[in-house]
Amino acid sequence: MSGKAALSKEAIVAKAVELMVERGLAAVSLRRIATELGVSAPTLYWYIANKRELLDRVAEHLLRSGSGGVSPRPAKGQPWWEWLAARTTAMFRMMIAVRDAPQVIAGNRPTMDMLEGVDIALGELVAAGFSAREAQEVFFVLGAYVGGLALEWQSEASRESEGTDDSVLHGAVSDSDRFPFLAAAALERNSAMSTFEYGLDLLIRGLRSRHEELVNQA
Amino acid sequence: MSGKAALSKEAIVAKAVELMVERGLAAVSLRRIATELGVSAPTLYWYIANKRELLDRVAEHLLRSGSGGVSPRPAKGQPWWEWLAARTTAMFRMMIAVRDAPQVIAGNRPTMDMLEGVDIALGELVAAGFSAREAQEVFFVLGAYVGGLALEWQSEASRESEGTDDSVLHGAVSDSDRFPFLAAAALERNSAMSTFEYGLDLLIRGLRSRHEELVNQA
DNA sequence: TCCCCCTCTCTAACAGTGTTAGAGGCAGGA
DNA sequence: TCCTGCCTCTAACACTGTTAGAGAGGGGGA
Repeated sequence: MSGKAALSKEAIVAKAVELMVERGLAAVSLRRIATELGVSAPTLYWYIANKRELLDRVAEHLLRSGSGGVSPRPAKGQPWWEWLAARTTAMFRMMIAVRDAPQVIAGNRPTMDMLEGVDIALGELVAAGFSAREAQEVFFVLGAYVGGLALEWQSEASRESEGTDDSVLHGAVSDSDRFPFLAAAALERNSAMSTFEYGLDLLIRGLRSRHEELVNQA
Repeated sequence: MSGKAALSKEAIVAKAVELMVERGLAAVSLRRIATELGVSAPTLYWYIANKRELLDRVAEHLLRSGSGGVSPRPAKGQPWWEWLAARTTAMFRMMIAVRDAPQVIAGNRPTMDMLEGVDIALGELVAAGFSAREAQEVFFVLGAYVGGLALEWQSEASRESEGTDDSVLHGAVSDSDRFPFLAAAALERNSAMSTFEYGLDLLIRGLRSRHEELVNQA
């Protein structure tokens, strides 16, 4: 119970997340985690199998904290598509809030206790009229969209912060003879959030259109 | 003109791509590239600034080869959405064909001569009735979707090939009491391509719906 | 012819990475 | 007392990207 907290897998993951948020994924090294925890690097291997497992746990941690405030079911009277949009938006918010989150989370298989939430969500779409398989694909697609956009937006941001702003786009804008449409588009800079919402709107529209198709068939 | 090809930036990039395709991104190290080229590692620094620049060139190379067979404009009489879908599909095909391509390409700013193609494509959507800004966002969204799905699908594939098949899903399927909907969904395994096409269909539906909205407003 | 400069390649080294082998301290139970 | 586990350590391996600085070799000017 002194100042030195007992070492544990959770403590290690927590420190890794802390380092990632503050200094980026590149700063998350086993040696740094260890020294910050007042321990030598190989000691970590008593708790984790390897770095990959550590990063998996980190991803899990982020996902759990990201979907924290969102209710797994739609509110009373709330249409399924609004609930779905809210869920997806919450995920995206977390993704762009935590530095390098997309890279860590990409391709991370859900853990057993995460599946519970997934299953409930699937059930909602099934209740709305989708097949279980199609519902699963919907979540796959939404997840891919969120992850892809967050990844793209973030690596662009880190590139700017590193000062390596080649910024080919600036050149293109001034060259409005060669690239008239790019020049026109670049006049109005779009934020990550607005782009996200635009794409989400497209997906939801598509989903509702598909849903109507299903209902009419039945 | 002997067997030893003259060293050049292009040769280095080509070797990097070759290594990546055959052995994955992790195998692309400067030392390996150098020794395979019959040269010492620091020599590469005469041609490239650092590894990041090398990977940027690799990404450029992949993008160019990926959009190779696709015409930048729709065929005569081909509706814009079909042309857009074909373009996007070609991109996705390349992404899943080349190992680790998504990670390298993600967040890569387009080069000057790539912009030409982008500008033409934007022009097509503008001709269809979208504003330049909205057209730009459409390409952003499609790119994010393609990249995100490819990334997810690939890291899953590499996880399986490494034998680390924790496969939480298998456990969930058997546990059909706790996770009824997951169990139902997992009965029919969906391929990467079919999931991609499903999501693309959603996006195109959304886009056409949005397009009608625009036309009616005008 | 000599010399210098420029292009290119080298070796040696630095600081860092994930990871393993193996020794040892320190507790609790027999 | 001894033994057996849990936990932590140092040393080391095989890598990584990257920099400093030396030097070979050819072309052009004095």
